[in-house]
Amino acid sequence: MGLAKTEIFTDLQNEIAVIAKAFGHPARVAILQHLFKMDTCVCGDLVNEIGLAQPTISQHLKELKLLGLIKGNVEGTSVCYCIDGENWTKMKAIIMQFLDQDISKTDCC
Amino acid sequence: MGLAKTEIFTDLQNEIAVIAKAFGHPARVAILQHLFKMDTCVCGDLVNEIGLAQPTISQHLKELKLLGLIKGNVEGTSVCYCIDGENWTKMKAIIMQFLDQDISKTDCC
DNA sequence: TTTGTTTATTGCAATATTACGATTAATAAA
DNA sequence: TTTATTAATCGTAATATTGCAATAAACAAA
Repeated sequence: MGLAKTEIFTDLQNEIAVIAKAFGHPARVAILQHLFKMDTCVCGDLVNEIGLAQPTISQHLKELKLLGLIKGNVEGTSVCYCIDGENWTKMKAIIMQFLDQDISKTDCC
Repeated sequence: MGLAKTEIFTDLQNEIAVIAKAFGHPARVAILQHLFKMDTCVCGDLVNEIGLAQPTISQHLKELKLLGLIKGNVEGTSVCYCIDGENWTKMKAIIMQFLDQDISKTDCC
């Protein structure tokens, strides 16, 4: 039905999924990479860097902000975005822990 | 339009997004966790463990298999799934590298 | 105030995803 | 062969996502 049955999963499972979903679109990956690469905070030139229309970028930024991965700061008419270091570290840890499970056992298939 | 403009992004950006998308649903997270937890390969009891219908689980398994994260082995009437260790390690590395960018700079927002 | 610049929001179309009932396919067992 | 068991596939409904044109909102500068 296009709607995930979140209630049958653990909080952690849902949390991992929500975070992963944020990384699940190349535009958002590109935005995050760009915010990392730049020393200074980039603002709306993301629209120029990435080849998507301004409303589309704005929408992706909104999602990332809502999740807490980035922060936005109004500076005059433009908005300066950057990684939210604290939250990034937290979410990184959650994903890393999930990815870092042991596969010591020899493949059984 | 519901369709990502993959052609304007780098291969790596698209790759990260595709892998992350696989983790972007709690059912697939649960399946992977279960396959890791079990010493032996679990098969269709994933349907019982997770509270989703058999066709739904089968569909999620298909996605994970298509991406290469898991392997399936027919054993009589049932199918035995397990993590594809080699691919898992590869994809883990890709995601880890993406997550592990430095946020040494003080927040600018 | 008017004008320009930048970003957010709205509304909508196209496509994707999720979920499952019904069915099929494949194999094992009787 | 018939029957049971298990998993895949098909078809479909409901919802989500992506993208953008048009517009609005917010602010700076003239």
